[in-house]
Amino acid sequence: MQKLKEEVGQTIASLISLEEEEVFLLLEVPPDPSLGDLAFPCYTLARELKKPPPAIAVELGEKLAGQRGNLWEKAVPTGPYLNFHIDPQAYNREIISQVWKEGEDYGKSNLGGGQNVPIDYSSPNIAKPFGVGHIRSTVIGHALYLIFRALGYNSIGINHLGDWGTQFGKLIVAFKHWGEESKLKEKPVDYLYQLYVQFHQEAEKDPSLDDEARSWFRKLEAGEEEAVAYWNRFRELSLETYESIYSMLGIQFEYYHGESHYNQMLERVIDLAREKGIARESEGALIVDLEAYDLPPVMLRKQDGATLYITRDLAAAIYRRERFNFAKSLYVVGAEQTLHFQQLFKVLELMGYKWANDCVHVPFGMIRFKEGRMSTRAGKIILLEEVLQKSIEMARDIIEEKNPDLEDKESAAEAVGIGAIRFGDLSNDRIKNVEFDWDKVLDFSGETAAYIQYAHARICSIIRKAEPGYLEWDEKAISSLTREEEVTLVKTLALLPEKVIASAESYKPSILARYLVDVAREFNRFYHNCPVLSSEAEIQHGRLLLIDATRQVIANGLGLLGIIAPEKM
RNA sequence: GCGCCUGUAGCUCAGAGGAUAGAGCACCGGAUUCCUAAUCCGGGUGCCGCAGGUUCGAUUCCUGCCAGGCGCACCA
Repeated sequence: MQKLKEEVGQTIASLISLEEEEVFLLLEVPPDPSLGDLAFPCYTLARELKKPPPAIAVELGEKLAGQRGNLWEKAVPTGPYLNFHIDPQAYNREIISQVWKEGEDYGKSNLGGGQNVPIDYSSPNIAKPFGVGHIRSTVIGHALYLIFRALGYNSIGINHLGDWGTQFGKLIVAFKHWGEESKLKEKPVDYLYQLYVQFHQEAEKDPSLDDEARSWFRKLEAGEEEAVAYWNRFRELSLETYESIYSMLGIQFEYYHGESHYNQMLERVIDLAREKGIARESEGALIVDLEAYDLPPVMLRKQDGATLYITRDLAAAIYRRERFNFAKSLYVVGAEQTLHFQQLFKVLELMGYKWANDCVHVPFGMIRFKEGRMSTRAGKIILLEEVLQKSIEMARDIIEEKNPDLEDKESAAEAVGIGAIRFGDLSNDRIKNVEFDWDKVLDFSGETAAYIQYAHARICSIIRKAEPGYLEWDEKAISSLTREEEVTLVKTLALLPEKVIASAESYKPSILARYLVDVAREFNRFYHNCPVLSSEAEIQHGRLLLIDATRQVIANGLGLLGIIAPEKM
């Protein structure tokens, strides 16, 4: 599509007063394919030429009458537009050969030139269970990680564990009051979570528990042995549990740098804020006043001397810059923290860091129950593990029903079950809230991962049955692809590279996810109307090359979303 | 009270200023001597939350209002 645009842009620019660049930006895809494949709207020229747009379109059309380009065969004026129609033969050859040559690299590029892009994602809070709420950061962040990597950036996955803060004081208090060793050993995260919930229940009745918790956190910050020992133990036990979930999801991080990792740097941050004259004492606490920027003040240190979340985030931001010299620094964190990040970036700017502009909060909506929000404290939460298990189970049942002879049902069930959960979180605009509903989570029909995976599996099935050697390049075979379904499929395949770029630029994997549904849909239309194996040799060969390119696009695209494309299901 | 986000078909959502606003689900009907029917084909629905404004042109941008969600110094 890029090549076609460039070619058409050049052609038009040579006829009128606009620069190639300007024309390029005006070009658009007509709403109905029968109108053409690329349109040049003539509105902008109307004023300058003092002629109605349709007249301009006709004029341009006359100048191009009988002409053709490498990829287009005619230019037809329609109303205020000049519509270019591709030359299907040339276009098929161009696109299919590109996919065929680039293979796994189709869709990739080197826009990033190897620059570092640290991505802060997943970042669960230690000692709290991994709920479905956390899956959003994990899945969206990981997709962005893969997408940026594909564009030549050096993505750096950072799991900014919530392993510091007052909640540890609470846990220590709860464990000292009500904890049992044996239960902790058995199911550490579940049990710590129980204690956490219990703490909040008890603290309702007895507010002195909160003071006790704050005091323990202070001891922790002061490095007192007993507090540190508890902390360390809770942290290690929780990490083990998280890692099992990550391995289930196929996710790794370059660094597990939790909040505690920045403890040594906090004094430096505070000193710097003072030196810059932006921090001041207020009611015994140290704050940065942001009133001039219409933002609430930021607290760097509490009355009791303990630091806060944002102090550690400042340190982390500076650390990332100094260590990675990033082109961009991404934070895949819920939209409820938007204000926090506005404050964070503003303080960095006031500290004199120009790179504050390269820090990006990538927000997403929350997962809620119909009745209201999920709450870790109140124990109203659904565990990610449970969701994954149920989803895999559902996939297993469907496989048993649809394809009982499949050899490796388990790996297919995992690919489909986990893919469904991931895709569910990736396919809609991330900013929207999601209502948690088991029926929807476990529904594999319609625009879902299974739909795309099924198309992939069908292609693989056909290819397995084809004679060997039929995937050799053959221009004549490609020339036989003239049916509407074939041409439309090729046009869809051509879009992968720009969809990957659009996903990265907007930090929205949903663009890529939606596109893959389109690819699968176009393939299914083709599949039902164009037999492959039973066609005569040349057409068969051409169609095999076409579906293999389709297979490649689906595999590459799902790969960038962290979803497995099974060969059989 | 102030700020941010969201508002499109019965439901869930696509649509990043342009041609008659599109999918999935749900509902009804059809397709399997043929490469996996987890598929495909057909059937209809919209004051694009409301009111102004900018523009040749607004679902898209701006302002106000309404509704829902989320935030707003000693949590993260």
